[in-house]
Amino acid sequence: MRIAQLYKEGQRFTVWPLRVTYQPIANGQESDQTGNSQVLVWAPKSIFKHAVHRNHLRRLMREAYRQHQEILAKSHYIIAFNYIDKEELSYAVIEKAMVKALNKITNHQ
RNA sequence: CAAGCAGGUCGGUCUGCCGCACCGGAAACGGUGAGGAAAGUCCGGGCAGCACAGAGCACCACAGCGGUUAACGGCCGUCAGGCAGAAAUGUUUGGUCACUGCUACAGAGACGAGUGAUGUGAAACGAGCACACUGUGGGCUGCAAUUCCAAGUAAACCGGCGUUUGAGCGUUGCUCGCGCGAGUCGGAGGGUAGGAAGCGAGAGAGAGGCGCAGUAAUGCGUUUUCCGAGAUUAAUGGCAGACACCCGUAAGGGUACAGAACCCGGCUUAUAGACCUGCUAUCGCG
RNA sequence: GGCCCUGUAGCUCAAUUGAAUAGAGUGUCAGAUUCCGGUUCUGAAGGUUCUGGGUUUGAGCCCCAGCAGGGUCA
Repeated sequence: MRIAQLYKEGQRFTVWPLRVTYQPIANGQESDQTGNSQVLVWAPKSIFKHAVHRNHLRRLMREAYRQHQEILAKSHYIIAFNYIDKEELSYAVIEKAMVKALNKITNHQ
Protein backbone atom coordinates (compact mmCIF):
# COMPACT_ATOMS: atom_id res chain seq x y z
CA MET A 1 0.00 0.00 0.00
CA ARG A 2 2.77 2.41 0.93
CA ILE A 3 4.65 1.56 -2.28
CA ALA A 4 1.60 2.17 -4.47
CA GLN A 5 1.09 5.53 -2.73
CA LEU A 6 4.69 6.50 -3.35
CA TYR A 7 4.50 5.80 -7.07
CA LYS A 8 1.18 7.60 -7.33
CA GLU A 9 1.96 10.76 -5.35
CA GLY A 10 5.73 10.96 -5.24
CA GLN A 11 7.92 13.30 -7.30
CA ARG A 12 10.07 11.65 -9.92
CA PHE A 13 13.00 12.36 -12.18
CA THR A 14 15.59 10.37 -14.11
CA VAL A 15 19.36 10.31 -13.75
CA TRP A 16 20.53 7.69 -16.22
CA PRO A 17 20.52 4.77 -15.52
CA LEU A 18 18.27 5.40 -12.52
CA ARG A 19 14.69 6.56 -12.24
CA VAL A 20 14.05 8.14 -8.86
CA THR A 21 10.70 8.52 -7.13
CA TYR A 22 10.61 10.14 -3.72
CA GLN A 23 8.51 11.72 -0.99
CA PRO A 24 9.73 13.63 2.06
CA ILE A 25 8.74 12.35 5.48
CA ALA A 26 7.47 15.01 7.84
CA ASN A 27 8.28 14.72 11.54
CA GLY A 28 5.72 12.74 13.45
CA GLN A 29 4.57 10.88 10.35
CA GLU A 30 5.28 7.21 9.69
CA SER A 31 4.98 6.46 13.37
CA ASP A 32 5.72 2.78 12.91
CA GLN A 33 9.23 3.61 11.70
CA THR A 34 12.30 4.70 13.66
CA GLY A 35 12.68 7.98 11.78
CA ASN A 36 15.18 6.83 9.18
CA SER A 37 14.76 7.16 5.45
CA GLN A 38 13.27 4.19 3.60
CA VAL A 39 14.74 3.04 0.30
CA LEU A 40 13.39 0.69 -2.35
CA VAL A 41 15.72 -0.64 -5.03
CA TRP A 42 14.92 -2.88 -7.99
CA ALA A 43 15.73 -3.92 -11.52
CA PRO A 44 12.99 -5.14 -13.87
CA LYS A 45 12.51 -8.83 -14.42
CA SER A 46 11.31 -8.28 -17.97
CA ILE A 47 14.77 -7.04 -18.99
CA PHE A 48 17.00 -9.06 -16.69
CA LYS A 49 15.73 -12.61 -16.91
CA HIS A 50 18.25 -14.20 -14.61
CA ALA A 51 18.06 -13.69 -10.87
CA VAL A 52 21.84 -13.39 -10.55
CA HIS A 53 21.86 -10.21 -12.66
CA ARG A 54 18.98 -8.60 -10.80
CA ASN A 55 20.61 -9.41 -7.48
CA HIS A 56 23.89 -7.90 -8.64
CA LEU A 57 22.32 -4.64 -9.80
CA ARG A 58 20.31 -4.36 -6.62
CA ARG A 59 23.45 -4.79 -4.55
CA LEU A 60 25.32 -2.21 -6.60
CA MET A 61 22.56 0.37 -6.15
CA ARG A 62 22.25 -0.39 -2.48
CA GLU A 63 26.00 -0.04 -1.98
CA ALA A 64 26.04 3.29 -3.84
CA TYR A 65 23.24 4.59 -1.59
CA ARG A 66 25.06 3.39 1.52
CA GLN A 67 28.27 5.18 0.54
CA HIS A 68 26.56 8.51 -0.09
CA GLN A 69 23.47 8.64 2.13
CA GLU A 70 24.99 11.47 4.20
CA ILE A 71 24.16 13.82 1.30
CA LEU A 72 20.55 13.74 2.47
CA ALA A 73 21.72 15.25 5.76
CA LYS A 74 19.03 15.06 8.42
CA SER A 75 15.89 15.17 6.27
CA HIS A 76 14.13 11.90 5.75
CA TYR A 77 12.54 10.52 2.61
CA ILE A 78 10.95 7.50 1.07
CA ILE A 79 12.85 6.87 -2.15
CA ALA A 80 12.54 4.29 -4.92
CA PHE A 81 15.37 3.65 -7.35
CA ASN A 82 14.51 1.81 -10.56
CA TYR A 83 17.23 0.55 -12.84
CA ILE A 84 16.15 1.41 -16.38
CA ASP A 85 19.07 0.58 -18.67
CA LYS A 86 19.06 -2.65 -20.65
CA GLU A 87 22.71 -3.49 -19.89
CA GLU A 88 24.52 -4.27 -16.68
CA LEU A 89 26.69 -1.24 -16.02
CA SER A 90 29.66 -0.98 -13.67
CA TYR A 91 29.57 0.27 -10.10
CA ALA A 92 31.40 3.51 -11.03
CA VAL A 93 28.59 4.56 -13.39
CA ILE A 94 25.88 3.77 -10.85
CA GLU A 95 27.73 5.54 -8.06
CA LYS A 96 28.03 8.70 -10.16
CA ALA A 97 24.32 8.65 -10.95
CA MET A 98 23.47 8.04 -7.31
CA VAL A 99 25.44 11.09 -6.14
CA LYS A 100 23.73 13.24 -8.74
CA ALA A 101 20.30 11.94 -7.78
CA LEU A 102 20.76 12.48 -4.06
CA ASN A 103 22.02 16.01 -4.61
CA LYS A 104 19.02 16.74 -6.76
CA ILE A 105 16.64 15.61 -4.03
CA THR A 106 18.21 17.85 -1.40
CA ASN A 107 18.37 20.88 -3.71
CA HIS A 108 14.72 20.61 -4.65
CA GLN A 109 13.67 20.55 -1.05
C1' C B 1 53.83 -38.75 -29.08
C1' A B 2 49.69 -37.06 -31.56
C1' A B 3 44.51 -38.93 -32.23
C1' G B 4 40.10 -41.20 -30.32
C1' C B 5 36.71 -43.48 -26.46
C1' A B 6 34.81 -44.06 -21.40
C1' G B 7 34.59 -42.59 -16.28
C1' G B 8 35.69 -39.11 -12.39
C1' U B 9 37.35 -34.47 -9.72
C1' C B 10 37.81 -29.14 -9.36
C1' G B 11 35.49 -24.96 -11.17
C1' G B 12 39.99 -19.33 -8.89
C1' U B 13 43.11 -18.36 -4.09
C1' C B 14 44.93 -14.78 -0.44
C1' U B 15 45.28 -9.81 2.12
C1' G B 16 43.43 -4.87 3.70
C1' C B 17 39.43 -1.14 4.38
C1' C B 18 34.05 -0.12 4.41
C1' G B 19 29.25 -2.82 4.79
C1' C B 20 24.74 -6.77 5.09
C1' A B 21 21.73 -11.17 7.39
C1' C B 22 21.13 -14.79 11.28
C1' C B 23 22.82 -16.96 16.03
C1' G B 24 25.33 -16.24 20.98
C1' G B 25 26.45 -12.14 24.42
C1' A B 26 24.57 -6.81 29.09
C1' A B 27 28.31 -4.84 25.95
C1' A B 28 32.91 -5.02 23.58
C1' C B 29 32.98 -8.71 20.38
C1' G B 30 32.79 -13.71 18.46
C1' G B 31 30.75 -17.62 15.14
C1' U B 32 28.38 -18.75 10.45
C1' G B 33 26.68 -17.30 5.50
C1' A B 34 24.80 -20.08 -2.23
C1' G B 35 25.57 -24.41 -6.38
C1' G B 36 27.32 -28.42 -9.39
C1' A B 37 23.84 -27.39 -11.50
C1' A B 38 20.84 -23.62 -6.23
C1' A B 39 17.84 -23.81 -12.90
C1' G B 40 13.92 -26.66 -15.74
C1' U B 41 9.87 -28.81 -12.53
C1' C B 42 10.50 -34.22 -16.07
C1' C B 43 10.21 -38.61 -12.41
C1' G B 44 10.55 -40.76 -7.31
C1' G B 45 10.21 -40.25 -1.98
C1' G B 46 10.18 -37.91 3.11
C1' C B 47 6.75 -34.68 5.57
C1' A B 48 1.60 -32.49 6.21
C1' G B 49 -3.77 -32.34 5.72
C1' C B 50 -8.20 -34.83 4.14
C1' A B 51 -10.14 -39.73 3.56
C1' C B 52 -10.00 -44.98 4.42
C1' A B 53 -15.96 -51.97 6.09
C1' G B 54 -15.94 -53.57 1.14
C1' A B 55 -16.81 -55.00 -4.26
C1' G B 56 -16.71 -54.02 -9.50
C1' C B 57 -15.51 -51.05 -13.81
C1' A B 58 -12.55 -47.37 -15.60
C1' C B 59 -7.79 -44.25 -15.57
C1' C B 60 -2.33 -43.42 -15.43
C1' A B 61 2.77 -45.18 -15.51
C1' C B 62 6.34 -48.95 -16.50
C1' A B 63 7.73 -53.52 -19.78
C1' G B 64 13.97 -58.83 -22.67
C1' C B 65 16.32 -61.04 -18.03
C1' G B 66 18.64 -60.30 -13.19
C1' G B 67 20.13 -56.97 -9.35
C1' U B 68 20.19 -52.22 -6.44
C1' U B 69 17.35 -48.66 -3.39
C1' A B 70 13.17 -45.30 1.24
C1' A B 71 11.40 -45.04 -3.86
C1' C B 72 11.86 -44.34 -9.14
C1' G B 73 10.61 -44.05 -15.58
C1' G B 74 17.08 -43.54 -12.16
C1' C B 75 21.54 -46.59 -11.57
C1' C B 76 24.49 -51.38 -12.28
C1' G B 77 25.23 -56.04 -14.80
C1' U B 78 23.80 -58.95 -18.82
C1' C B 79 21.09 -61.34 -23.56
C1' A B 80 19.34 -60.68 -28.76
C1' G B 81 18.62 -57.62 -33.26
C1' G B 82 19.53 -52.88 -36.14
C1' C B 83 22.79 -48.54 -37.09
C1' A B 84 27.79 -45.66 -36.69
C1' G B 85 33.14 -46.72 -36.10
C1' A B 86 39.49 -49.52 -37.86
C1' A B 87 38.81 -50.46 -32.63
C1' A B 88 37.81 -49.02 -27.70
C1' U B 89 32.88 -47.72 -27.60
C1' G B 90 28.32 -45.21 -28.55
C1' U B 91 23.23 -45.33 -29.92
C1' U B 92 18.48 -47.56 -30.62
C1' U B 93 14.56 -51.48 -30.32
C1' G B 94 12.73 -55.63 -27.23
C1' G B 95 6.04 -58.57 -22.40
C1' U B 96 1.58 -61.68 -24.76
C1' C B 97 -2.21 -63.15 -28.09
C1' A B 98 -5.53 -62.76 -31.80
C1' C B 99 -7.28 -60.56 -36.42
C1' U B 100 -11.78 -56.46 -33.63
C1' G B 101 -10.42 -51.70 -36.40
C1' C B 102 -7.03 -48.73 -39.66
C1' U B 103 -2.88 -49.14 -43.30
C1' A B 104 -3.36 -43.14 -48.35
C1' C B 105 -0.78 -43.47 -53.41
C1' A B 106 0.99 -47.60 -56.10
C1' G B 107 -0.42 -52.73 -56.76
C1' A B 108 -4.41 -58.27 -59.68
C1' G B 109 -4.83 -58.74 -54.38
C1' A B 110 -3.80 -55.07 -47.89
C1' C B 111 -5.42 -59.09 -43.59
C1' G B 112 -9.33 -61.46 -47.13
C1' A B 113 -8.21 -65.58 -50.05
C1' G B 114 -6.78 -70.31 -54.56
C1' U B 115 -1.02 -70.24 -54.71
C1' G B 116 4.23 -69.43 -56.00
C1' A B 117 7.65 -66.32 -58.81
C1' U B 118 8.40 -61.34 -60.96
C1' G B 119 6.76 -56.43 -60.21
C1' U B 120 4.20 -52.69 -56.71
C1' G B 121 4.77 -51.22 -51.74
C1' A B 122 7.02 -49.40 -45.39
C1' A B 123 4.43 -54.11 -45.23
C1' A B 124 2.27 -59.75 -49.82
C1' C B 125 1.18 -66.50 -44.26
C1' G B 126 4.65 -61.74 -42.80
C1' A B 127 4.39 -56.43 -40.61
C1' G B 128 3.22 -51.52 -38.09
C1' C B 129 -0.24 -48.77 -35.09
C1' A B 130 -4.71 -48.64 -32.18
C1' C B 131 -7.81 -51.71 -29.20
C1' A B 132 -7.39 -56.02 -26.09
C1' C B 133 -4.67 -59.21 -22.59
C1' U B 134 -0.70 -60.32 -18.79
C1' G B 135 2.54 -58.73 -14.79
C1' U B 136 4.04 -54.76 -11.33
C1' G B 137 3.01 -50.09 -9.03
C1' G B 138 -0.30 -45.85 -8.05
C1' G B 139 -6.00 -42.89 -2.60
C1' C B 140 -6.26 -37.26 -3.51
C1' U B 141 -3.98 -32.61 -2.70
C1' G B 142 0.35 -30.11 -1.94
C1' C B 143 4.72 -26.10 2.75
C1' A B 144 0.60 -20.38 -0.64
C1' A B 145 0.12 -28.06 2.58
C1' U B 146 -1.15 -27.72 7.72
C1' U B 147 -1.58 -25.83 13.07
C1' C B 148 -1.94 -21.78 16.65
C1' C B 149 -2.44 -16.42 18.06
C1' A B 150 -4.12 -11.40 16.89
C1' A B 151 -7.22 -8.08 14.03
C1' G B 152 -11.50 -7.52 10.99
C1' U B 153 -16.35 -8.68 8.03
C1' A B 154 -22.32 -9.62 6.19
C1' A B 155 -25.62 -15.15 10.92
C1' A B 156 -27.29 -9.86 5.36
C1' C B 157 -29.00 -10.50 -0.53
C1' C B 158 -30.66 -13.57 -5.11
C1' G B 159 -31.68 -18.46 -7.25
C1' G B 160 -32.02 -24.23 -7.26
C1' C B 161 -33.10 -28.70 -4.46
C1' G B 162 -34.76 -30.64 0.21
C1' U B 163 -36.41 -32.01 5.81
C1' U B 164 -37.54 -39.27 6.75
C1' U B 165 -41.49 -40.40 0.15
C1' G B 166 -33.97 -38.06 2.08
C1' A B 167 -31.59 -32.52 -0.62
C1' G B 168 -26.70 -32.62 0.06
C1' C B 169 -21.94 -34.43 1.87
C1' G B 170 -18.04 -38.31 2.56
C1' U B 171 -16.43 -42.91 0.60
C1' U B 172 -10.37 -40.94 -5.37
C1' G B 173 -13.33 -40.66 -11.77
C1' C B 174 -18.06 -43.82 -12.22
C1' U B 175 -21.59 -47.69 -10.29
C1' C B 176 -23.20 -50.62 -6.23
C1' G B 177 -23.00 -50.82 -1.19
C1' C B 178 -22.05 -48.24 3.46
C1' G B 179 -21.94 -43.96 6.73
C1' C B 180 -23.45 -38.87 8.17
C1' G B 181 -27.76 -36.22 7.60
C1' A B 182 -31.37 -30.77 8.18
C1' G B 183 -29.89 -28.04 5.74
C1' U B 184 -27.11 -27.71 1.42
C1' C B 185 -25.38 -26.20 -3.60
C1' G B 186 -24.55 -22.14 -6.90
C1' G B 187 -24.33 -16.74 -7.94
C1' A B 188 -23.11 -11.89 -6.73
C1' G B 189 -20.84 -9.29 -2.83
C1' G B 190 -18.02 -7.83 2.03
C1' G B 191 -13.44 -8.49 5.16
C1' U B 192 -8.17 -9.91 6.13
C1' A B 193 -2.75 -9.79 3.42
C1' G B 194 0.07 -9.16 10.51
C1' G B 195 2.88 -12.66 13.97
C1' A B 196 4.53 -17.70 15.51
C1' A B 197 5.16 -22.92 14.45
C1' G B 198 6.07 -26.13 10.07
C1' C B 199 12.10 -24.70 9.22
C1' G B 200 16.35 -28.60 9.63
C1' A B 201 20.79 -33.49 13.86
C1' G B 202 18.96 -36.08 8.92
C1' A B 203 16.68 -42.53 4.30
C1' G B 204 22.86 -36.91 7.91
C1' A B 205 27.54 -35.84 5.37
C1' G B 206 32.61 -37.28 4.69
C1' A B 207 35.23 -32.61 2.07
C1' G B 208 38.69 -39.54 6.63
C1' G B 209 40.33 -44.60 7.24
C1' C B 210 39.94 -49.99 7.73
C1' G B 211 37.52 -54.79 7.07
C1' C B 212 33.74 -57.97 4.74
C1' A B 213 29.99 -59.35 0.54
C1' G B 214 29.40 -58.27 -4.74
C1' U B 215 31.95 -58.09 -11.77
C1' A B 216 29.30 -53.51 -10.56
C1' A B 217 25.45 -50.19 -8.80
C1' U B 218 25.29 -50.84 -3.69
C1' G B 219 25.03 -52.89 1.19
C1' C B 220 26.90 -54.28 6.22
C1' G B 221 30.32 -53.63 10.41
C1' U B 222 33.86 -50.59 13.02
C1' U B 223 36.55 -46.11 14.26
C1' U B 224 37.03 -40.86 13.71
C1' U B 225 35.73 -35.76 12.27
C1' C B 226 31.91 -32.23 11.28
C1' C B 227 26.89 -29.84 11.99
C1' G B 228 29.18 -25.32 7.43
C1' A B 229 22.22 -20.65 5.07
C1' G B 230 17.27 -20.82 7.13
C1' A B 231 15.09 -15.58 4.77
C1' U B 232 9.56 -14.38 4.23
C1' U B 233 10.24 -10.55 -1.25
C1' A B 234 14.35 -12.30 0.80
C1' A B 235 21.43 -11.37 3.72
C1' U B 236 26.09 -13.52 1.17
C1' G B 237 28.13 -6.92 -1.39
C1' G B 238 31.69 -2.66 -2.90
C1' C B 239 36.68 -0.76 -3.56
C1' A B 240 42.03 -1.62 -3.71
C1' G B 241 46.29 -4.89 -4.10
C1' A B 242 49.05 -9.60 -4.91
C1' C B 243 49.30 -14.47 -7.11
C1' A B 244 47.56 -18.28 -10.83
C1' C B 245 45.76 -19.27 -15.92
C1' C B 246 44.45 -17.50 -21.08
C1' C B 247 44.89 -13.75 -25.34
C1' G B 248 48.38 -9.90 -27.10
C1' U B 249 55.21 -7.84 -29.59
C1' A B 250 53.52 -4.22 -26.02
C1' A B 251 50.20 -0.92 -23.56
C1' G B 252 46.40 -3.63 -21.87
C1' G B 253 42.26 -6.98 -21.71
C1' G B 254 39.81 -11.44 -20.05
C1' U B 255 38.63 -15.73 -16.18
C1' A B 256 32.40 -19.67 -17.75
C1' C B 257 27.23 -21.19 -16.55
C1' A B 258 24.82 -19.06 -12.91
C1' G B 259 21.95 -17.01 -6.84
C1' A B 260 19.13 -21.09 -1.68
C1' A B 261 12.99 -20.05 -0.33
C1' C B 262 10.28 -27.21 3.28
C1' C B 263 14.00 -31.11 2.49
C1' C B 264 16.27 -35.28 0.00
C1' G B 265 17.50 -39.27 -4.41
C1' G B 266 17.70 -39.10 -9.76
C1' C B 267 17.05 -37.18 -14.81
C1' U B 268 17.50 -33.11 -18.24
C1' U B 269 19.40 -28.47 -19.79
C1' A B 270 23.59 -24.35 -19.32
C1' U B 271 28.91 -24.21 -18.50
C1' A B 272 35.49 -20.53 -19.78
C1' G B 273 39.13 -23.52 -18.28
C1' A B 274 42.25 -27.09 -15.47
C1' C B 275 43.46 -31.99 -13.71
C1' C B 276 43.33 -37.50 -12.80
C1' U B 277 42.40 -42.77 -14.11
C1' G B 278 41.51 -46.70 -17.55
C1' C B 279 40.99 -48.42 -22.58
C1' U B 280 41.71 -48.57 -28.33
C1' A B 281 45.67 -49.16 -32.23
C1' U B 282 43.36 -47.17 -38.83
C1' C B 283 46.25 -43.17 -40.74
C1' G B 284 50.50 -39.51 -39.20
C1' C B 285 55.49 -38.58 -36.52
C1' G B 286 59.70 -40.87 -33.79
C1' G C 1 7.44 -21.50 -4.21
C1' G C 2 3.72 -25.22 -6.04
C1' C C 3 0.03 -26.67 -9.66
C1' C C 4 -2.19 -26.07 -14.52
C1' C C 5 -2.90 -24.31 -19.59
C1' U C 6 -1.70 -22.31 -24.53
C1' G C 7 1.67 -21.40 -29.00
C1' U C 8 -1.31 -22.75 -36.64
C1' A C 9 -1.77 -16.82 -42.60
C1' G C 10 -0.66 -9.61 -40.42
C1' C C 11 -5.11 -10.52 -36.60
C1' U C 12 -9.18 -14.01 -34.49
C1' C C 13 -9.92 -19.18 -34.69
C1' A C 14 -10.76 -24.53 -37.29
C1' A C 15 -8.60 -29.20 -38.77
C1' U C 16 -13.04 -36.08 -34.92
C1' U C 17 -9.10 -41.69 -33.38
C1' G C 18 -2.11 -39.80 -37.25
C1' A C 19 -3.59 -40.25 -43.94
C1' A C 20 -0.98 -36.90 -47.56
C1' U C 21 -3.40 -30.30 -51.23
C1' A C 22 -3.35 -27.35 -43.44
C1' G C 23 -9.00 -24.49 -44.07
C1' A C 24 -12.63 -20.18 -42.60
C1' G C 25 -13.57 -15.04 -41.23
C1' U C 26 -11.15 -10.45 -41.22
C1' G C 27 -7.13 -7.57 -43.14
C1' U C 28 -3.64 -6.80 -47.82
C1' C C 29 -3.15 -6.54 -53.26
C1' A C 30 -5.36 -6.68 -58.30
C1' G C 31 -9.72 -6.50 -61.43
C1' A C 32 -15.16 -5.48 -62.13
C1' U C 33 -19.30 -2.15 -60.69
C1' U C 34 -19.32 3.88 -59.81
C1' C C 35 -18.35 10.54 -62.23
C1' C C 36 -15.18 9.45 -57.48
C1' G C 37 -15.19 6.79 -52.79
C1' G C 38 -17.73 3.17 -49.72
C1' U C 39 -20.70 -1.27 -50.14
C1' U C 40 -20.99 -5.58 -53.24
C1' C C 41 -18.89 -9.37 -56.69
C1' U C 42 -14.48 -12.09 -58.79
C1' G C 43 -9.46 -13.56 -58.35
C1' A C 44 -4.55 -13.70 -56.16
C1' A C 45 -0.69 -13.55 -52.70
C1' G C 46 0.31 -14.71 -47.75
C1' G C 47 2.38 -20.99 -43.56
C1' U C 48 9.75 -24.22 -42.09
C1' U C 49 1.97 -25.40 -37.87
C1' C C 50 7.20 -21.57 -31.65
C1' U C 51 12.40 -24.37 -31.95
C1' G C 52 15.24 -29.07 -31.96
C1' G C 53 15.21 -34.40 -31.59
C1' G C 54 12.41 -39.27 -31.42
C1' U C 55 8.32 -43.12 -32.57
C1' U C 56 5.83 -44.29 -37.30
C1' U C 57 5.65 -46.08 -44.21
C1' G C 58 3.56 -41.20 -42.85
C1' A C 59 3.29 -36.10 -37.28
C1' G C 60 -0.17 -29.66 -36.75
C1' C C 61 -1.89 -34.17 -33.84
C1' C C 62 1.80 -39.07 -30.02
C1' C C 63 6.64 -38.89 -26.82
C1' C C 64 11.18 -36.08 -24.98
C1' A C 65 14.02 -31.53 -24.41
C1' G C 66 14.18 -26.21 -24.97
C1' C C 67 11.92 -21.13 -25.84
C1' A C 68 7.87 -17.65 -25.24
C1' G C 69 3.22 -16.21 -23.06
C1' G C 70 -0.88 -16.75 -19.65
C1' G C 71 -3.99 -18.54 -15.46
C1' U C 72 -4.55 -20.13 -10.44
C1' C C 73 -3.42 -21.30 -5.01
C1' A C 74 -2.35 -18.25 1.68
